[in-house]
Amino acid sequence: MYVNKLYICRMSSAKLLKGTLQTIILKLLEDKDRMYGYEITQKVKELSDGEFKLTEGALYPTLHKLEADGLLETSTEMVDGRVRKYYSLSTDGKAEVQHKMSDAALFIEKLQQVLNLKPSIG
Amino acid sequence: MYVNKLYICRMSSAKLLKGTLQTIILKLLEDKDRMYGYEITQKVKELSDGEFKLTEGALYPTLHKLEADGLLETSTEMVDGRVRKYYSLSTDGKAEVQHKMSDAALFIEKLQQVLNLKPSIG
DNA sequence: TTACATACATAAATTTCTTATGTATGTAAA
DNA sequence: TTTACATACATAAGAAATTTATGTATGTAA
Repeated sequence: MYVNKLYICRMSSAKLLKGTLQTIILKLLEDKDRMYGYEITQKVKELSDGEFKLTEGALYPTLHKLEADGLLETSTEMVDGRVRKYYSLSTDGKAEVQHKMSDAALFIEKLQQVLNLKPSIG
Repeated sequence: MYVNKLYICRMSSAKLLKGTLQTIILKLLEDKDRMYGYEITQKVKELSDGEFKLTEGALYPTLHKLEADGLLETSTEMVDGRVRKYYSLSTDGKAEVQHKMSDAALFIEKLQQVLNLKPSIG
């Protein structure tokens, strides 16, 4: 019988991830230049101390959309008998990541204000 | 001719608001105890320096859902010839706001880690 | 040969939001 | 006096982003 091997973990903070996935992907590719899908899921898990777990149903359609929008470029390689699709920022993608990061920084600051979550030592 | 008088402003940071609206509403009601819908829209605008603008299409269905879920209680009043529907936290709502605030704090911290947006002076 | 990890992908359903529409009253300006 | 704007509620169609489920395929360790 078929069994899906990628366990999905439902976490409270993961529910809040909405709207930030494109930004996360673009930012990781700004830092690393060339990554493939599965690698991105592992990197997000690592950087978030296991709090964010990207599901494939969210990741792959988002990668495809970013590519369709001209922000990402791809190249496919065969590594150890498995296919890997590598993604990189296009010129447009490099510009867009700056905008999205500004938006994210502003969003976080204002959300902290609204929720009164500003670090006590400002 | 009918004209909608509540202007909707599309902002970049507002697009990231997804998933945090329930938390914001519950937190404001923890701080103030009794608020009506329009008042909440104005408070969010004020606290976010105009960056977050709640649209009615998001606000009212969310308030109704929180009430249906037993987290909010309501009472209606007539003030200056206009109807106001006041919302307060129920007992369950008071407990839930603690959870949602913990989730939000964790989410913000981990998002800052993933995006490398941690304040430079930690 | 079972379990788990790596690696891609699609699709139905759900949630959450935007956009548009609607009703109604109060007030200030032209 | 009627236009514009603010206050105050509400619903609904559609879009967007996600979850959940399903599927294929290879590699490796128990």
